[in-house]
Amino acid sequence: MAKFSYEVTHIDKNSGARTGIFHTPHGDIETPIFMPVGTQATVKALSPEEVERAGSQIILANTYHLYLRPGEKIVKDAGGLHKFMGWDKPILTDSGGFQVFSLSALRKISEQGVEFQSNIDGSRHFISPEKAIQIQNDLGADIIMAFDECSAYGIDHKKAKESMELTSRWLKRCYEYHKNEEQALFPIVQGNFYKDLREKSLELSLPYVKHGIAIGGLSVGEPKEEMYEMLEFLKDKLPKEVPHYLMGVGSPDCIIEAVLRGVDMMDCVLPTRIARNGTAYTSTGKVVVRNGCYKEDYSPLDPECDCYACKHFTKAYLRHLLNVNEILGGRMLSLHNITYLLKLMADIRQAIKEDRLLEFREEFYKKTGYDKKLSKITFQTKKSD
RNA sequence: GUGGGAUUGGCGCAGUUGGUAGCGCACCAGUUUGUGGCACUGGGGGUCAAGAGUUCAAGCCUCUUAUCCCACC
Repeated sequence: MAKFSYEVTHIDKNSGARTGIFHTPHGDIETPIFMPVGTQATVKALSPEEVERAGSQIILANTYHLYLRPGEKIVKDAGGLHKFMGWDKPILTDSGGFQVFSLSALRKISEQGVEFQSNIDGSRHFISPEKAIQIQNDLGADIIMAFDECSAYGIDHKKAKESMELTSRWLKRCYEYHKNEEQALFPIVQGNFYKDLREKSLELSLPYVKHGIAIGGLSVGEPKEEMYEMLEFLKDKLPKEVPHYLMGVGSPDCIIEAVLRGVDMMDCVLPTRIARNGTAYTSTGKVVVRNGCYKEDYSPLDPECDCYACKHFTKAYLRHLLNVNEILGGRMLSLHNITYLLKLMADIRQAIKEDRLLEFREEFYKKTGYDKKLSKITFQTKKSD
């Protein structure tokens, strides 16, 4: 009567990539899967119905943000996150560990936990591993994350080791505090860009792996090749009986490369963020819809897409909406982008089932024109003003 | 007709005691990776209403013309 279980349904004979089904209390998730991000208990600009119709099987929400507003008690009293936001498929909450990283100017880290200053009003807060789990217990997502420290790209081995070890000690505390069987706690492998540390982090995490494991600390500003290399390194070391979640990735090309390297789950703000700023992913590559060349382009954004925006609107109209800053523009591009990515994931799963993911990748690069190599992942931590 | 004010990139405007032009918006392009962002970065485009003069040098001074605005007759 396990609440969670993972079954591998197929392994691509040529690439080794796998498909699977992750059973959760709120339904099954077919992997590999992309998870749209809904930080504040909403995938920005979209209704749950739209998110579901786009093909989402699971979405993310964020502990740090919901703790600050409206507060986990409100969410709990509302009946939990699923009821609160009107989404009854699986939800994953990030622990707030990443905010420790990205809000670096406003924090103080100690063995006990992290002292933050709220980015909203400057008030001080303390989040320990126990507190992070308590908040996530109250929020009530299906999958919850260990409270970790995500270290920055470029730090030295000594610092990376200390950080990794702290994350590991925090993991133990998270694990011991967490009691709710309805929620799967995923440990997070850290270790920066040092293979020995990654291996050690994985080894220290294994005792706490029940339903899944995550890879954190990647996609933080390194060249893509470095991320791929680390995934490659970890691929056969990760426990095969649970899903592997790569945190914070990514763009369509990164997603394919990650799946080829053993990743089953991913999330990223990219599709919804760039949508709000006027960029779309399409079957022929990235399109900055705001650009002047679409002014009189009365064709759909992506003829291969069957989302509402592509069925009803032209590029000229979408460009107009974006240029005059109409809400519908960002909404439609958000809808399109997650539809595109979720369709991409479905295609990837299909390709794996037919043992042709490697060919699929080649076709993908040919059609979209993405650079296979060398592009750098951008990430900048915010400064407090 | 008289008096006053104005005329600087597409639009709206700055331009100090004269030394070869800036800003906002618009336009153009790029960026965005466990969301402090509907944000950020960069770019093109004026010879300053027209003409003449003073000066080593004029958008800034003088004169003429044109157009517009406001008063007054």
